[in-house]
Amino acid sequence: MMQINFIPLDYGFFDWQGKNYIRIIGRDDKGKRVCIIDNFDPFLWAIFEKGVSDKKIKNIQKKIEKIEIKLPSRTTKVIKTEIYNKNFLGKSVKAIKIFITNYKDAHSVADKLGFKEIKARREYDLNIITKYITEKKLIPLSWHKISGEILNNSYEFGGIDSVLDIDLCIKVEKIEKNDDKKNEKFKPKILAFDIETDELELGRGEVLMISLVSDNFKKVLTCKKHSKKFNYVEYFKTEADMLEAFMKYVAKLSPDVLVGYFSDGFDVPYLKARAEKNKIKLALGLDKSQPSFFRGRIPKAKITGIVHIDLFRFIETVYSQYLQSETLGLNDVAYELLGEGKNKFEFKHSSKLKEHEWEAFFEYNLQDSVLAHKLAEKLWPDMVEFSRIIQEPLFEITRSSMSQLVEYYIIHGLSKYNEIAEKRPLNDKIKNRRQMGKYSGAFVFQPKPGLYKDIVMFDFTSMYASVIFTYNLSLSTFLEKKSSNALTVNLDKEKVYFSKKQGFFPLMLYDIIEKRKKYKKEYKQNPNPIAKARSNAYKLLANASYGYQGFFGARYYCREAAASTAALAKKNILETIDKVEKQKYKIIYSDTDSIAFLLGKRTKKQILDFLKKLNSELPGIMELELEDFYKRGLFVAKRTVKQGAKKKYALIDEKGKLKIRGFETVRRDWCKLVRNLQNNILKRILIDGDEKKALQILQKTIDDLKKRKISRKEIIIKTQLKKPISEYKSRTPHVIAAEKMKKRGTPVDVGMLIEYYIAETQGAKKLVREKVKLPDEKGQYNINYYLEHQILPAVENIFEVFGINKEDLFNKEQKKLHEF
DNA sequence: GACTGAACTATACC
DNA sequence: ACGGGTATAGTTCAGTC
Repeated sequence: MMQINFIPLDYGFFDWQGKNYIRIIGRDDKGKRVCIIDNFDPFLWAIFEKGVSDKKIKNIQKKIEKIEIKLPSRTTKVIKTEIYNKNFLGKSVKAIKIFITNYKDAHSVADKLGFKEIKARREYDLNIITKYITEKKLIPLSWHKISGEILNNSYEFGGIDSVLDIDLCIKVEKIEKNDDKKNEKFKPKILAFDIETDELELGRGEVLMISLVSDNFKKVLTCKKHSKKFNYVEYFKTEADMLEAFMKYVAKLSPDVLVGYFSDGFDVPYLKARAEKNKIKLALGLDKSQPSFFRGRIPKAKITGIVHIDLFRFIETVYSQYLQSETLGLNDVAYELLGEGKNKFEFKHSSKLKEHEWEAFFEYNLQDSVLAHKLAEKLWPDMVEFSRIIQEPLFEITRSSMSQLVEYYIIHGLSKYNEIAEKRPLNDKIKNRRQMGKYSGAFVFQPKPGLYKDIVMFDFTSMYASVIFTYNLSLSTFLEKKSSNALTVNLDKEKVYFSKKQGFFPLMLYDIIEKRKKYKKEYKQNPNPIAKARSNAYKLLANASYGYQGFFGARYYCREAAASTAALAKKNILETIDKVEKQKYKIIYSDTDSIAFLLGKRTKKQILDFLKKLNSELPGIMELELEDFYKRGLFVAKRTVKQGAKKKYALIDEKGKLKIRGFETVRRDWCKLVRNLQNNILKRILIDGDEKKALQILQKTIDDLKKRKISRKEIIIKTQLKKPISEYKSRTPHVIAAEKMKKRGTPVDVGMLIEYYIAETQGAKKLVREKVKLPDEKGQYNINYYLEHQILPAVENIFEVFGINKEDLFNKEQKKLHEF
């Protein structure tokens, strides 16, 4: 027997003699790589109808215990069964826990439970690792004390310990939390990698080079050119040799995590395809296994024993909403998060590269890994906190959608409520749910165009989450019929009812909100990455929970709860607006959970007192907070009709910081020229309230445009291709540009940002698409188009606020313009 | 062929 | 298919005269 301190990183399972075992790889506190093997009897539940007699239950139990699934390769048997009083969707039920030898056949076992006394079968559709963690509480990335027997070249489990490249292998006897090490940081060995190829299609061309970056380690492996200039470049005669060296380095460096950027979608599958071509195995796993791929929108590439993280996927779901970069490509994201981008390099087919270009190529390849490595270190606290809070392995956390993250959080929290998990909806159910129309959502106040001074902004903290808890809105509290003491919610066309008996989902949200508050406060008192990551993780979970209940793919989908959440949030904000107005404040704007009004002659102290009073009158845990005071704010009219535009405004706070929403400035599908111009105009107007200076800026740009002084870069329009070209019903400019690209042989993929500009053309071309040219296509920009369709729409409504109309801006002589 | 409203499309806000 | 609804706005498309 032996005891170690252990931190779990990678979870997997295997079969041995027809039975499932769980294999977890992690580190001990001395940095040794450890594998622990745990016995686990997976199970599913059968829930009995109400009022089934004990005798009948015993009878069924006996029949269930005899169930066998016979397959050519294995026979799955019921190990044992146990009867429990459980909860299912908030109601107490009698249920039978059915332990089976092989979880792969859980579905088949469930199919054999067609007794009329059994009303539901559950938890056969969870993955075995999720189940294991909920049962044994071996929380990812948390320290545990593991006791057990050391396996040393034993034949147990088919000699797994000798196959794995590890320092120690333990057969688990006991798992305990290790609270002494609760706050001890774990520094992982991170290895970043990136490949370069001639072709983008998987496996079509050779891998030209592979870069590897870790702490104090930099390498570029290549099978193409010797480099005298860089000592980090290592040359191999063949692609196969290079791939072998890559595996050798990964094994030697022994990383806990291997990170790439879009490596699920490109690098790993490409490497595997090339290995196959070369008739070698891409043996990256600690057991020399090849990466395995799991189905999904983008396949998930798993490497045994090493956590492969595709940073792009984690950033896409968890970080993108906080980023303002135009794309989620490595360059843009790295610039924003690290202040450093990719190297510039002009791609050519490798056969056409000159000596010095190869050198630039090596550097380019290395830099990608450098960035991936830095990003991984920066995002590590976030990944860890998500993994700990949601209790799923890093591999899953970094690849899950928001709804999956919420769902995992729920599932791992169910044991506290003695709940059996609801099943995943089947295809026909999903279809039905998707066919349901939309329900009414948030309230948005129609602003009056104008430049306002001294603005107060209040907003509700985690509004929807606090509504869900306050009113107890969830699937398990939803009532089909009205009952005494139920809450009635008026929706668009119907009334729906919710029980007042506390539901587990709203309670979980209460916990999330409280923890979010706690860690936010902790971060304010002592700013550190961990508190920030924690607070952020809880904030995200709180925000996503409302969408989760309205999401057709959710286990705990409840349209009525989602619609009621929106309706009650709306009711509360309208009532609050009413109270603000009753105090003679002038409301200027409101969107979903925020209210903006004029300070007027009141003091800040009065505002804060008023806020306190409002809070004392709010129901449940709903809470209004001061978002900020703003010095000035600009609201404009819509282009079509003469009324204020919603979701479009610019504010400046007392420190001079701008908050611009909805304007073309923040839209990536407008050209840089217009975005910068509008931004400068807004800045001038907000900083000193002077529209005349702003007008001069505009005039200068118009002059430059007319004199053709504007660079090509400035007038490029970028629009995302959201589906395959053939699926477009409307042939819009960006579709035409995409077609042009395809014609010339540039790869065009769904999701790409298509770049083009509008050029002067011969003859009377009416449609915009007839003037589309690609960025490097010869031509002159179309002055009239950029004037009428880009600059004018972006500035017209701003100047209109000051009584300067379109004619004043464009049609009058320049002299007149200077008079303003 | 010019005009007009609807449809399609992309993107933002919260 | 992989959170929800609300909102603006440009361009094309299809119908009218």
